[in-house]
Amino acid sequence: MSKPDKREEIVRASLELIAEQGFHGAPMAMIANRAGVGAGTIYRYFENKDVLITELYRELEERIYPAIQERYAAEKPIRERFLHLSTALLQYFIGNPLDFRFIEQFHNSPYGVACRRGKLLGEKEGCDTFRELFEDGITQQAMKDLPLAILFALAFGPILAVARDHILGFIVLDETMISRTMEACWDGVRR
Amino acid sequence: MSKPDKREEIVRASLELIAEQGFHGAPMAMIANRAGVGAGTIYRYFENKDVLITELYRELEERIYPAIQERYAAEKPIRERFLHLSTALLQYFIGNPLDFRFIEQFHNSPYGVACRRGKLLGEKEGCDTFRELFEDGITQQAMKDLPLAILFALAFGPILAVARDHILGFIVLDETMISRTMEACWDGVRR
DNA sequence: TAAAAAGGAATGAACGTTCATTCTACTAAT
DNA sequence: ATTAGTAGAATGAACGTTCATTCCTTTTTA
Repeated sequence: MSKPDKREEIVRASLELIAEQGFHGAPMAMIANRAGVGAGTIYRYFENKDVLITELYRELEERIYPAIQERYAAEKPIRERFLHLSTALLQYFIGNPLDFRFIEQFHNSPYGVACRRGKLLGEKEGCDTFRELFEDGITQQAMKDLPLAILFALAFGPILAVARDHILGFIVLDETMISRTMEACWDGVRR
Repeated sequence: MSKPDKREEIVRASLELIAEQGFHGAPMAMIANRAGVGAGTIYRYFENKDVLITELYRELEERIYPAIQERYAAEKPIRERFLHLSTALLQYFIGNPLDFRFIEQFHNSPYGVACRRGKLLGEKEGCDTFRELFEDGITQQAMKDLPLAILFALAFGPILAVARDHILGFIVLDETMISRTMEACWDGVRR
């Protein structure tokens, strides 16, 4: 097993365990065990558990942004751009349930608040595409003239909720149901 | 201090600590300390920590349901009923931030999944008012003909998100902003 | 004064982290 | 080509801490 392999195994094992069992159900010993490495080895790659978790979150973000921006056309009408981005995001979550579960856990933890703070008040690249879309939407009078945070809530709130329900098996979202749900989200934000 | 007082103090202290610091930041010793009782005393009222937490959640539910149903008129039009209920819910959360923070923590924990499962698939009274409203809304063709879980997501998703943003201080929701936000939610679910 | 309630030190399990040791792969010397 | 030496990666038992829970003593109540 080559050097970067171990790091990768540790990250993968952490994602699996935390997504499936929550932070409580993922002690370092268990992560080490599932990764097939010694407990001490983790500390050769990550200073401590916090750093491991924060790093994992960062890596997930970097997988998501390109995924939703694929085939995104910034010159199309607001409505199409919104439906493209939000549908792509929901589909990413459905296609990568471990990523979704981990991100949810992360957001609802002490780590998450600092992160939210940065996202809403600060610079933080990545969500920029959504922010630009909403700012354009307001300027072009295609969307309701509400504070950005509220538009985010109207769009992301339902997306996260249906993704959770689907992944936990409470509902089944097929292609057309996804599309109808995202149309409903658009009704929420559109003027 | 009379007998039921101690129990009440324990529940209050648990709510405060868990809402402010999360489950991690609320060890039994600290709860006992803030409640002004001995650590062992808690176990005279609650079998263990799980029972304490579950019981606390149950009590919060019982405070919320009456609060949102006050002055609710089941014979009014769907739109008015929806705006009444959702506005009342958001206002309850804003007025009782500790309750809100605790409920959020609870939902995003092992406890929460079982609870969700019961809410969506099962009988469980309490959310009945919302369920009836949505079923009426679909029948009367005032709301989109989507699965109940998705209508719930479209309505509650944004409510929870804006409540969180307000309580964490990212936005300020005054009377009119609340009203405009709930109108936007209605646009999401209405036909 | 007997019984119930309250208190808080004691207990043991679980956890994150450390560190002395072992293993591995590569280089230098013969 | 073989051996000896070395650096750093990997290991996992051991440590100290934290926490829920228990248990025995003290206080209050009836």
